[in-house]
Amino acid sequence: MDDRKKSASTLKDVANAAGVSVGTASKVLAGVANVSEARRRQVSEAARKLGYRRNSIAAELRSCRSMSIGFVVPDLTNSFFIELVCALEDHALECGYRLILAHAQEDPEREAERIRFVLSRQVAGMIIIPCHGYEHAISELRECDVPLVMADRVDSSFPANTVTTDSHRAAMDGTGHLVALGHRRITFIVNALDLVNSRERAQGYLEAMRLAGLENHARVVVCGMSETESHATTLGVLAASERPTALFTGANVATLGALRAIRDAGLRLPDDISLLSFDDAPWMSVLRPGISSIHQPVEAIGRAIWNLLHRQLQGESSEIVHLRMRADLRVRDSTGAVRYDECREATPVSAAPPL
Amino acid sequence: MDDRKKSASTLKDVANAAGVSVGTASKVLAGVANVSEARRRQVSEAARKLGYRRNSIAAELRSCRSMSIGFVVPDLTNSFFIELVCALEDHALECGYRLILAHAQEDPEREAERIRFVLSRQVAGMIIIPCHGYEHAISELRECDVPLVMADRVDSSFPANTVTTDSHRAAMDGTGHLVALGHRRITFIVNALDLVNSRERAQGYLEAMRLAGLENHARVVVCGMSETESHATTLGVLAASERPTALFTGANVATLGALRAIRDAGLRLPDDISLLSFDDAPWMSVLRPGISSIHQPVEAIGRAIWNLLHRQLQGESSEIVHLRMRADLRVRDSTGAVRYDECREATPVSAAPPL
DNA sequence: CTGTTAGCGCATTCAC
DNA sequence: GTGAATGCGCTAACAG
Repeated sequence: MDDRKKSASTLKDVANAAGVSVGTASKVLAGVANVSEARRRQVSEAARKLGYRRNSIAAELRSCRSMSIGFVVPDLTNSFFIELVCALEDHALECGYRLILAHAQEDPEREAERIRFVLSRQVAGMIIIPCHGYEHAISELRECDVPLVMADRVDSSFPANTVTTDSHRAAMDGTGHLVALGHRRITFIVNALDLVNSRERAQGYLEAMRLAGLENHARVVVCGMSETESHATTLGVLAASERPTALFTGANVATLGALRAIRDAGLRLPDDISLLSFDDAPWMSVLRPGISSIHQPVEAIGRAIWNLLHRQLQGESSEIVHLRMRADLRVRDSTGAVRYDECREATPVSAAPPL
Repeated sequence: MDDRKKSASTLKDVANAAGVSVGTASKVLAGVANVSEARRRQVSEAARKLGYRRNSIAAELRSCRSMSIGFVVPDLTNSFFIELVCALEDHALECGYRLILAHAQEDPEREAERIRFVLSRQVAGMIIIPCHGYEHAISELRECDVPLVMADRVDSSFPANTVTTDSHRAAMDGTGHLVALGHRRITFIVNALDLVNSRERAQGYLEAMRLAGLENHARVVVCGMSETESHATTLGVLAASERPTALFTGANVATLGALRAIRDAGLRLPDDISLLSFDDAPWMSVLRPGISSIHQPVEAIGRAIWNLLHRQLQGESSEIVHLRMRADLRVRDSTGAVRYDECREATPVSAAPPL
């Protein structure tokens, strides 16, 4: 039962109306040469009059070539990903490609479904930022040889091109900043440790703490993927007997939850507690106190992803590359020197490990 | 030159491997009845082994039916739209549809291109939140009878289903709140007046000012679509001789810019100046002071949009409906009572117009 | 230059 | 139940 849309004129309609063959009509509508100016005009005119719109589904099917790129994003709520979307859209557009956005909402099952969906639309290439482990994603991609770039939440052991931020180093930098401010009891609040980059961040934090001789004060708290959870978790952290003098949140959602908790606990930034956020966002620099944060080089990451993908799209080099970008620390007002009394309290006489 | 992907097994391959006809294979893969259990198993097994993935481009072309909905969004930076995306995605998924997101980035030209793109992908329906005037959008949709719902930046004169927030009323409520706090010099900062809803917001503000007898103090300032512009504009407003005691920003970007300006001007919220934001965002309630805002009922709007669209998808009723939702005021800390000295200064003896 | 033709991968009759 | 056959709308040879 072919119950398709009423009409929606087709190429044949246009050809008929213009008194030419479909082949000719196809050519002029595709902008290919080898058509006389007269016929060109006839066809364009007919197309305009009929309100012709190319059925690119059919065109792609026939030509076995698609100009769309699937982009699977884990969380549109995170401004880092949004900025990446914008950057990639621009690059893709410049090369004549279109982005097909697929939102996984931090849900591995949905992510698998999204990947399947995008793939079934015969995209020319894929960009994936996986949620949780990337096993789901990878298993969805089995024996599929579309050009692929994975980003952000992957590591160099991944068997495809990857672009990531050096989270380990960034977390060390961030921790170092807090330590330099005199903080000892620094708690790292992370959404989930099965996110590769979150894990790296936590490890970077731990290493920096160790290097500062503060392993006894190191504390990593896992708070889940939602703001509600991270809020509750942070509230717990703040209520503990030896409250930390600084919080280092491992990602955007955690920052939101932590800030709300700090507010609810009646604490002031940075006087009562310092906060450093991994992941920057526009609003962080707009209020007072501004939130100190670690800013990932979105532009560079986007460009790198696109370059890697484009190279494959062009059929050049299939050598696997792992790019690692450097994030920078943006010190604002939410991180301050520890207060003397806190400091005392925070440095048990017993614990003073070497280095 | 058919240079398509190496292989990517097709239905025919599966049928061959299973020793059945494509017709049969198609049926079992589509889950249609009338296939013996034995063959069903053979086919599924073959498909699994070959890593078969349906080419939905081909399927849609053949069946003249698509299960995707195009959603054209003006600005992914705005959390209101993001939340709408999430809500709509859920609703669509529930009904077996998939959303194809198209980002217009507040650029009418790009919007037109996005609409064309989505349409050429033969979507079953469209949801559009236009940028600037909706003429671009509408002209792109000419003689196209896909089910359509327009939202947010449209008015009831639009010849299609619409779902909007009662911006006029919401702006009146917001202005009323500020007036009740004793403010007189309230400036409304709006991105652009060619956005239908922004215009309504400005008008609501103006009417409320008039009703309060404050038309002499009413001032609408247009600040452009970027944070940079709104920042600069607000800085100008704050530097003026008779600085307003309250700012009412007409949308998210404007709020961001205004906040940065307030910060740069060294003013404190709400002591030195009050700020009310049209459009809520998660971060607004997380810091101190929390930003008072007007919150649109995203969930309800999303549901309404989907219902309207789904009704058309089902072929029911083609009667045009205009739904209008009510926003609510979320008073937080950024709006406070005007200080006495400011108040005096703000009420010229001469001006006390009737009602 | 232009028209004719043969499919792209699949869903769907329609005989058997 | 099952298989063969027929296009969906379009592009890309190919022959004229």
